[in-house]
Amino acid sequence: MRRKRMSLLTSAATRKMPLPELTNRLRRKFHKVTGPRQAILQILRRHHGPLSIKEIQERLSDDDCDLATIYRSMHLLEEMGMVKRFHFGSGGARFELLKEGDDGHHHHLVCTRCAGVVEIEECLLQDVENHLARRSGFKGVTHKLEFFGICPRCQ
Amino acid sequence: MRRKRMSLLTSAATRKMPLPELTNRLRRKFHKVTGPRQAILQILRRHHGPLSIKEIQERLSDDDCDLATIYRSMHLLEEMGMVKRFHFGSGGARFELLKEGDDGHHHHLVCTRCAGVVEIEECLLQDVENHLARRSGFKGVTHKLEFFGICPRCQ
DNA sequence: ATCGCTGCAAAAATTTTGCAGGTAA
DNA sequence: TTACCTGCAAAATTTTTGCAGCGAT
Repeated sequence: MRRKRMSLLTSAATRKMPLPELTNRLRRKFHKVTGPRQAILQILRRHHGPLSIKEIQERLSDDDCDLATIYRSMHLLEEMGMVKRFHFGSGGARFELLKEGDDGHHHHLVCTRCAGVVEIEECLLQDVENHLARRSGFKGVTHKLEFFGICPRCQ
Repeated sequence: MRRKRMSLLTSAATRKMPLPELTNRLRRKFHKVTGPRQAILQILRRHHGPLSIKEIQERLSDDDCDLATIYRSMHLLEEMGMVKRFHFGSGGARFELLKEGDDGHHHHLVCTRCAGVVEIEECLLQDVENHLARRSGFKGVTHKLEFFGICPRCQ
């Protein structure tokens, strides 16, 4: 997963998991497959890149579910390891579906105009983490890295 | 500033600017040097690492100034380029004093237990930015990078 | 003396929680 | 049937704003 040659990842590779695969993950952990949860998973599944709570709400057909339910669902999905929470500077958290077994460690190139996202597959910072840990005495060093810029369409 | 050999920066190198130097920067731009602003600058000046709004408030002697004034001051100082705003995942923004002329581009190694911070002077990602820009067509590519771990004292 | 700054209070924005009723399994 | 889930409303957070009066220059 790490130490790869630089490459950008297309959306198809990580998204478009079938819905039943997702709901089965719920069932396996004895959570219920309800309307709101299916609707939210559909939205995450179909969208490329992390979505904010508001963006999810806007995409739900007129009040498929309550805002509180979205928050509760995102907490559940995060705790189950089905989504990963990101923070792109200011604004609330954003959530992105994770494939089963994926720890979600990857980075984004985010357009500061339209919030469009390109995913970056590889992570080059393993060596840097090790070096930092050695030099600073910290244990369990991890990192968060996001790139920002203006995408071709917005230029 | 960039492309340096890896090194950790001690606090002394970036903080401890004399207070008059800071207030003069306000005066030069025709802002007033008031009690709250001096108190806030003192706190930022004396503390190593970015502080949250709440941490600033706690350090102010019993209601040296109103919470709204802290928010307004941080906006002003940020707009003037005197502080830089950071986001370490969840929780509110954090602010760190900047030397005159410093664009504030640097990273941190943050202890997830005590929130202690080690600054990381160099930035290794210039090449990565260039590569990403070329490959993705994005312009003006920048990045945010923070490291997390458990510091020696908290282990 | 002037205009900017401040405290206070209210509002706005975001996230969490309690509770009674509904629903998946 | 039963435990979990949901909507609704209220509360808790965090940040912003309006306004009248004070204070740095």
